[in-house]
Amino acid sequence: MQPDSGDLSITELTAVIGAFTRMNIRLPSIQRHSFTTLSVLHSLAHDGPKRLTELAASEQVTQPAITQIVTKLEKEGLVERHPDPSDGRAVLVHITPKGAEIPHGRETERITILTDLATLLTPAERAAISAALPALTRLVELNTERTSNT
Amino acid sequence: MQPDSGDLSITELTAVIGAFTRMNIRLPSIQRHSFTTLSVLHSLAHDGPKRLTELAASEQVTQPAITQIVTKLEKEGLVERHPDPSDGRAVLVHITPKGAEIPHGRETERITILTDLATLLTPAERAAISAALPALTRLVELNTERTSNT
DNA sequence: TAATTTAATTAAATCTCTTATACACTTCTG
DNA sequence: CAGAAGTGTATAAGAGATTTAATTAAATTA
Repeated sequence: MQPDSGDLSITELTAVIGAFTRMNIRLPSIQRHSFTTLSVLHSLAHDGPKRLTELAASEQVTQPAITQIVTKLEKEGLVERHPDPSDGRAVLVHITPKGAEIPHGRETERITILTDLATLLTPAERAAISAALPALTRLVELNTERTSNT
Repeated sequence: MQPDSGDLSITELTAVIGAFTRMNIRLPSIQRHSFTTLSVLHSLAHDGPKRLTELAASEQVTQPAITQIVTKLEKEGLVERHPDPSDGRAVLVHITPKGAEIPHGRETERITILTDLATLLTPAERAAISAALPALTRLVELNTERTSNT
């Protein structure tokens, strides 16, 4: 009943990750954009310009959905379409400074909340989390590889 | 530029939690239900029966949205409406065994993925995550209190 | 008891995303 | 190098989820 890998309780880790998801997902910031739209802005800010098909793949929605999202974001001045010099059919979506403010602002918001919560932990608890961060980061990276290699 | 609480890098922790959210959010399981619907089932399975207004508050959607979700879930036999003995206006939403299978199945799916990923970590990395789990769990609990006390 | 508040529902409108289709450009093949 | 096939994007129509506004019923309060 306890699928464990060595001494690590995967069940417990799954529960924590699930709780983090529910904790993060409904942080609105006066939610003017859908989850997918916010994720597109995050991807562009994090990874740089991308084609529409790349965005569709990484966000796991259909290509027409990305076209619509980008059209809407373009009207709001948050992204720009540029021709891809290496392919006349393709479009490269660039985030604008105004667009980059949105994921940045959301991150700031989350940092504020977590900073407050962290003060309620004991020094030992903070140290334990700190010591686990590199491993957690690698877990996330491994998952990214898993997803893209499918 | 690095908001730290003691020796814990909140910036890094925020990034990890954000990555976990994006990693978790698109796990479909042949997505027959919306994110909110799945979250309602999770809440009912985890916390027990709830009123519609409670669900609306915890899921951060409007009351009519919950009414529709519960109506749909009721038709599928995943939840049941029962009168609240203490208030004739209210309805208590109970999850059925069939309904409880859904969040349970999703958890199993996530456990499988994480189990695979964990085998790719070094024993030291697994030990570090293991040592941090109680602290991470408490962080989640502190956040739950924060949310409900607003 | 009348007025007000609270819980849930219903209806209409909106937003987001999907499928199906079309079009333009690129690459492959003979 | 011409025609066929493939790839990248856009448009249109429609389904699903969620919102606002309005309605009903029960509880609380004055």
